[in-house]
Amino acid sequence: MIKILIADDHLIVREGIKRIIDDSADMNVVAEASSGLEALELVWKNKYDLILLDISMPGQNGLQTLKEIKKHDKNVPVLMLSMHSEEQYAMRAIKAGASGYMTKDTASSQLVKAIRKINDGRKYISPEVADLLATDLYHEQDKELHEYLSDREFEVLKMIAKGDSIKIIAKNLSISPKTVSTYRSRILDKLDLETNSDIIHYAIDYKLED
Amino acid sequence: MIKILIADDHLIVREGIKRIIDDSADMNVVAEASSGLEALELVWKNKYDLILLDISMPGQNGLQTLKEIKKHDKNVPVLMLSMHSEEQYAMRAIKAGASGYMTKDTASSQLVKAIRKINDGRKYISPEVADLLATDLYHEQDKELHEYLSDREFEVLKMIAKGDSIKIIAKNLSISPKTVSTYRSRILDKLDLETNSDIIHYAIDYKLED
DNA sequence: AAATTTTGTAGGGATTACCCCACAAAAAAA
DNA sequence: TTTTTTTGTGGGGTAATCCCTACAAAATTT
Repeated sequence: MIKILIADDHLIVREGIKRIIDDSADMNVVAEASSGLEALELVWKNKYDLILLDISMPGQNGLQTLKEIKKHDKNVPVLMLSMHSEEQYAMRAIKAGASGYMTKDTASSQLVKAIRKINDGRKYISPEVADLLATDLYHEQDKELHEYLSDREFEVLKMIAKGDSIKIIAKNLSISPKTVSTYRSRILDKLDLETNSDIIHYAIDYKLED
Repeated sequence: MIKILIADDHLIVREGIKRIIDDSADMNVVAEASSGLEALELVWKNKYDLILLDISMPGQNGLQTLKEIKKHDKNVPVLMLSMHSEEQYAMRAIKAGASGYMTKDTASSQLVKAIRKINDGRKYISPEVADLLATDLYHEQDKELHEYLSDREFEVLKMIAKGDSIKIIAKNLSISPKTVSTYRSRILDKLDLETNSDIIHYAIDYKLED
């Protein structure tokens, strides 16, 4: 019996996934978390065979949570879930040690298959993500500038592009506005830009918005 | 003999147009101005049969200059010239009393024809501009939000969209940053937006950039 | 012609954002 | 495994921006 922890901020999503999983005789959702922190606490206290982690959660986001989890136990398999096929995030998740990455519009049969595969110690890489990985490795030379951004910087980039103020971003990430400013500076630096307007145009050009 | 004043900040452009005009026996360039203010001063002192006015000049822009000229003498015919066929400006120029509007890539024969026609007290409206006028009148009801912006506001909108800071804009328009801020507020208000990012996206969506 | 709204302009004061600097933990390179 | 670079974090001080208010001139409406 594969014991699974689901972490997703939307109750309905959790419910849905739980049903899909519990319908399979060989697996069970034994715990749920509605935030990254909650998930972390659970992982600290208990042991799970597999963790289903939503990549976009408010506050402590999925990627960060993934890293924390891996820091605590680098062997738990983690399957990342996301709303859309955000290529950027898929790559980052895999690099941070996720065992798989799938979008929420995948068929439920795929989900259970992925879980079994991952539970066997293997990775579940969808054709699309496989493609990304291959392309990434092959093109390790000519990367786009924004691929050199750190996860945090990338996050801030998207928020600035969305029009969020430094203050708002700080609040959403629960860090100081000063820190956000620093990230902004680094983004400007790495992307060779000068103004927020440039950032917005960059994001539009490279389709970096959600 | 039609006595013409040319106002354009680019010497070469002035030279070129001057030649085209002077090649026609019935017209002559009798004065040149390299800025809006200079043009104004000339108009105050002397009398011309027709004024060729470039719409985009630094500082005192063409539209503003046009208005000033019309304030001094509402009968001088003014033919506006522009680099691109900026629909927005064409409309505004005509409404401000210009006798015609043409882009700089029009054939020289068209230019002299336009001048003759305008000198006869008529208007020179190219098919494209005619189209704009008609459409504008017909759709007087469902105007786009940005068409309610004042000229100044529209100018500031474009500069913000371009990424210019309040300070830079103020310097370019030779007004106080406070004033620019006011315009910005009014733009936000009229377009029902909230951030500069929104403005940029709006400008992109409605192709308001140069 | 009188009343009202829009436009161009800016000051005051509070709030934000920006830039330079710092520093420890983590990651990468040597 | 040292050494170096990157990353996540934020303080201090200054400069820029924002919001509210104001006001005369111009344009519009009544």
